[in-house]
Amino acid sequence: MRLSKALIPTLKETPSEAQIASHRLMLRAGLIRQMASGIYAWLPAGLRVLTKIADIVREEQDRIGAQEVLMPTIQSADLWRESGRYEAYGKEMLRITDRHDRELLYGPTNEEMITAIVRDNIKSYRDLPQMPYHIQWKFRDEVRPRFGVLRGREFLMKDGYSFDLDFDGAFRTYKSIMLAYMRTFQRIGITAIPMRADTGAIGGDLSHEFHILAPTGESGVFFDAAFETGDALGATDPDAFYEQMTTTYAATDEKHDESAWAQIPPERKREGRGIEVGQIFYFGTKYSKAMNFAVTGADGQKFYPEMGSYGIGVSRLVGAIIEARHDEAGIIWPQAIAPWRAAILNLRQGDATTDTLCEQLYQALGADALYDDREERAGAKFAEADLMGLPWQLIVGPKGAAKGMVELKHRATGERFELPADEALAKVRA
RNA sequence: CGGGGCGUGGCGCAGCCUGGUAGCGCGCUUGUUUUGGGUACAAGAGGCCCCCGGUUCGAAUCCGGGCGCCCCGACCA
Repeated sequence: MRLSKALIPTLKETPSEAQIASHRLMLRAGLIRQMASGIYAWLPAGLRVLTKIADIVREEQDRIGAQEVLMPTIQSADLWRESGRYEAYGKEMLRITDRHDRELLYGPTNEEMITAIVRDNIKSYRDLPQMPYHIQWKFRDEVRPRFGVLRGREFLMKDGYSFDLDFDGAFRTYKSIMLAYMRTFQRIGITAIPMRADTGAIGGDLSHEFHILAPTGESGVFFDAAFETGDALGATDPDAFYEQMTTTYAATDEKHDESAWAQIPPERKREGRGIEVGQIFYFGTKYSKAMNFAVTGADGQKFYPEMGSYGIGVSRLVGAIIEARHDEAGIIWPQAIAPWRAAILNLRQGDATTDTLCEQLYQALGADALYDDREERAGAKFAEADLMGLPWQLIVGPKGAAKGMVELKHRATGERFELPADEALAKVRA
């Protein structure tokens, strides 16, 4: 992308509505614009991040055999009357009426809908288990939206649902989801910790929240240092992984157990703050019973499938990652989800030597590069590159360019290398 | 939902108390300058002062109502 042509409206000053770092930086770096309280438009750079996160989420869901579907944002109130939640959900549910006065709602979640779909189409135990998921916009009419995308009303969420024959199957599914989630967060490039959680409004017996560590997180977290070095990508057995995750100490402040904490060797104790970016639930037959979803078993008897649901806040993750990874100058994107891998800074736009070298670099990197080809001062380009936080900056000035040299800056560490152009390219691509 | 605050050019703000027809910084346009960390100078463009109503000779300013947005708390993926 050529910055001179891109819709990436960066801001030198912080709009007054933004208080916390991620919100400020998302606005300043031109990722989003607010359209109404808690409702945001995603601009090209922001959308690229959102898409990259969704892609990783999708790959890890597919890996464990989940199947992607896409359910609508608008749902019928009747569906929710079946489970009894239409009345129970309260004002957070945005209720709307169509021209025929039919009651509709903008879905805050999809348990009812997916249960109806599976119920209407799955009749035999032979067709279980099923694990559909989708990545779709949701709406919860929060009393008080805040923190930008971290607590918006409209948000992008991956929500998955599982239907198993029995508890053992459901528990196995639950464990494989936990592993998939930890793999997902690790691939994104952040440290996430699963914590035992309350089941809240959704109801059920077994639930974990996933918190990523960020100094500005809304809840205090206590955990064993083992989580800092855990390797979900290397784990192969969901049972063993689950065992390890749930026996290593981790708790949010409201669940913190001082006596258990006292057992942890001091050098392994870690305290910090966390932002919840996902939650998983096992809730048994709550919805299958309420919505009369029964299938015929091998013995010819009807039974209710065992269910669970599993969410990842995709749009919230964007904000959460920035909370975890930024400095005074701007965002520091993890490589896997950075909108572009590298920025090319042409320090003297219009100079034949720098123009030529920059064009070569841009051609070589293609879609992975954001080329700052604007007529701007070097200082402005540096400042904006740091703000936007791409992992690498290829800095091309007239002196270096004459010798085929560029300066490669690593955003996360601030390291700079004077390198021949092809070596710099190799490093960026590595 | 309780409490507080704000709404003036694209962004950040002053002006409002003590009514007299709108200003500053940044950004934008043009030119010169500068050329490796948001350069300097000059000349420009750009405003239904959130909306509606009232008071007044006159309202950004005072009064009433409405809308929007933010912050703290309770609540939440």
